[in-house]
Amino acid sequence: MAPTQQVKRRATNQGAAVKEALAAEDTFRSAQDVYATLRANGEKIGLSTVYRHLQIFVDDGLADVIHKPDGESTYRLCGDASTTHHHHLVCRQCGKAVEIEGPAVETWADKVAAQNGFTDVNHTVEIFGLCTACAA
Amino acid sequence: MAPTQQVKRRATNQGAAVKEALAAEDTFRSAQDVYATLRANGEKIGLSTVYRHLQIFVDDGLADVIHKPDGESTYRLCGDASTTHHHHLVCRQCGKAVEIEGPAVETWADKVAAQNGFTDVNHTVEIFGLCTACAA
DNA sequence: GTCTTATTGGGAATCGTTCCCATTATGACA
DNA sequence: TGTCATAATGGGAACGATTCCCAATAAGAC
Repeated sequence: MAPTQQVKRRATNQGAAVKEALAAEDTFRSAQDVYATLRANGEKIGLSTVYRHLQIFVDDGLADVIHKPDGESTYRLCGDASTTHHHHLVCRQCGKAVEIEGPAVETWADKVAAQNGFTDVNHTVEIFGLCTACAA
Repeated sequence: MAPTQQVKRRATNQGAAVKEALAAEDTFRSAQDVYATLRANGEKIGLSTVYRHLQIFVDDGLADVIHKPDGESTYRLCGDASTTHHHHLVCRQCGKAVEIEGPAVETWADKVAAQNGFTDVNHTVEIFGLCTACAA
């Protein structure tokens, strides 16, 4: 894993469109979903391109990914540059997500890993539930 | 989600074989992996059947599932009946897993969810790293 | 403008998983 | 121990998400 290295990248309409589509919602959305939305809006873009940009956002640290239990990957733009480590509270119905932080969890995870001799540790913490709107 | 309801189930060689295969290792293994192992051992079993039993174990609370980042589902028998809620510290290389508990995390998750008005909450917490053997 | 080359997109290909359904075999009952 | 209803099996087709391939297109530097 090479250190974050910014590669020369061209600005294209498609790339901007994908970013806009993500920025328009504060929910985790699947590639298929984004693709469908863009097409519905009359955008001229291919599915491959959507996947490509989504992956680029993730690589550049602009977006977070969550793998839903059913295996589908969903994406969401996460705070700009700062890239603070955080987790999500996600509505399993509508996908709406709230960024949350849990310093205690971080230290706990590191401690447990160390106790068991594990190194090069990272972790995933996602909380799923029903948001107020969907619970109604 | 109906309350855990034991359905009448027949005992078959294949079902036992799948359980044995899982029991033989303390690592999370994919359906494909288990299937390959069984076939290699000369077992007469179909891929569908492996998936079927794996899912049954999960439904019955006998096994835990972890969805790897690449989307593949991996299974592991988890402590018998007791079904204590726990998480895993998993080696991303060999799949070896250690069951861990973090009461603090549970309460934290519930609290955060409640603060944001989320209900019917559950969460996933997995810690990935390299076990001592694989780090060498 | 011209030219290099990153980007695009559409369809084929992959891969894990689920579905379908005729065949097989478990377990209950006589 | 034999018979039967039906749960379980398995192999191949079907599926859905994602990746790959590559000729056509367009961004950006000079």
